[in-house]
Amino acid sequence: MKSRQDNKQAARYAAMFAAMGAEPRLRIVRLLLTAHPQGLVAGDIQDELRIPASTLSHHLDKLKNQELVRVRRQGTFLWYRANTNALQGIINFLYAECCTRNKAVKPGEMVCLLPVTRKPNERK
Amino acid sequence: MKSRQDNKQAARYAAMFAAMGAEPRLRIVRLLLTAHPQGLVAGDIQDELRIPASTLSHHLDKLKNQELVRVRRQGTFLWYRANTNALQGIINFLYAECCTRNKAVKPGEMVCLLPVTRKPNERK
DNA sequence: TTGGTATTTCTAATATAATGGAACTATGAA
DNA sequence: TTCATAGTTCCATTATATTAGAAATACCAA
Repeated sequence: MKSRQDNKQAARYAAMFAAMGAEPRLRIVRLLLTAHPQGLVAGDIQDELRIPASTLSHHLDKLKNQELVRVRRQGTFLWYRANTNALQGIINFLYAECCTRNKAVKPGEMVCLLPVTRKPNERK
Repeated sequence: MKSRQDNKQAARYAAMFAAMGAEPRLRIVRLLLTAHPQGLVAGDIQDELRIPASTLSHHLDKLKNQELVRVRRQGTFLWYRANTNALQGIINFLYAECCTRNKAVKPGEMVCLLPVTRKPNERK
């Protein structure tokens, strides 16, 4: 029994995977994670990854559209930062698909710690 | 200090994300997970997802290239199954990127069990 | 063999993505 | 204002992905 929900969810996560599915963008996300939580100014990303400004801007836009990064202006600078909640969401999705939906895979054969970021004032 | 290793890894995972980053393919993976570990015959996937045979075949090929699915022939049927180890690899990659590389997100706030499947007779 | 079913490959059309120079906008400082 | 800097948007080009009908292949049964 496949719900319409599932299909919407598939579309949503497919779009997120697609956003991560390009080398320059995955590099951007990684770079932002190394600078987390402060993030980086667009120009710094450009210098680090050697991408022309307009190309970089397009990539950042795609990541932004999928909410994988967030941006905040400070004066003439735009600070980009990874949205770790979105990344956590992807992990949760994969975990759920692999291990909940499917009855054949029994939990407990391997254990690893999966931290979730939760800001102090965030409510479930 | 960014190593050549990191770049190769980025390329590898970007390709895997790209493979998951198309709605029909993500649906295929999900469907295969619901039928895990037996998997499904190509024709059954076709019937379930209403995709023309040749289109489906291309999608399966892409998933296969990234080792997200495995295939095994039985007579005239081809049985496709999800490669849960590869999916586990993606989870591990994201986990490492989010929580190891980056010093800001501290592990331990949430724990969940993450099983790995390996069938007794499965060939590498 | 012949025939039938399952699936892939061939081929080609169409659609979407990636790239980057040039022009534009936003901001702050002099 | 005017200028300089940061970054985006506009535009066009090229590259890659998606789609699917038709032809080919693989396998098995009769």
